[in-house]
Amino acid sequence: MREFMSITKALADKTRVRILMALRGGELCVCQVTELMGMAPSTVSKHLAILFQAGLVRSRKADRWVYYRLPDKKAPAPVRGALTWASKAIERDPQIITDTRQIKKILKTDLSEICKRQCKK
Amino acid sequence: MREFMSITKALADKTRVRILMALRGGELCVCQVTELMGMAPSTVSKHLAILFQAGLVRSRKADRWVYYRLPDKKAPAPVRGALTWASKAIERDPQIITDTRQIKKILKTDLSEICKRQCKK
DNA sequence: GGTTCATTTCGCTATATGGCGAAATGAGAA
DNA sequence: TTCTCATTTCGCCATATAGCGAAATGAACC
Repeated sequence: MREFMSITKALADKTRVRILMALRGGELCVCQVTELMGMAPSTVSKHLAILFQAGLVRSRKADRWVYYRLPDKKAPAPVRGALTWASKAIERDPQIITDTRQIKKILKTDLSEICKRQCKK
Repeated sequence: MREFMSITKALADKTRVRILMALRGGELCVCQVTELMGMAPSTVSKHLAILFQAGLVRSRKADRWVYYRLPDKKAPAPVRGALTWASKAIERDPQIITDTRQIKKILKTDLSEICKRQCKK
């Protein structure tokens, strides 16, 4: 029950849902997510921590950046179920579509340039 | 997105999840849910209203009681998806199992007797 | 029409949560 | 080792939410 509630609480915030959907396109580092959300890095980091604790994302450190990604097929059934359900339910949402397009732009931009812009905040 | 978030927010509370699971056994009136949860009728009513607004339950009025039940197959896909996901994820939870057993006892008890006990609060 | 009573709404308090900026962290670069 | 800098943690504020009891609602019964 505790684990299940950590998932539902993690999903009960618009920003976190947007982050999960953005990660469908592949892993992103914190400053890339920050750029997409238009929020302070500390806020984004907190949201990612909540998603992580719920098991909805995984992370890896490379160079100076921390990358977050969706879990693989081996993730617990409740986690996989949540992600597939959420994805089907809102993949056609205007906000999600806009985010997806925006992510493509961000991925074309040099990473250190994005971090320079975001991490000063 | 708005509808989806109303579902996730509705699921982000332990009491509401327990109510949904309890309704898998069939419709229940407010005072029966109140008896199960051990909460004030006003609190239970509020939770049911939140579930209702999210489309996760339906209601019908009969005699002096209001019955709540899970929606049928015609419900929107996000709603059905949420219910099946949640059910599979926590149906084996000790709390849910206990609730299910308790509901059977409650259903054997005379309804007006339960209401007399609960609605005085 | 008035009464009864299950349910809902209202007003309130306590707690939880999202947001930011500043400071701390800690791994890689120099 | 010392410096740099992406990320995280901390402290704070504003808002949201769960809980209760009291009052309002409104349909059924007399």
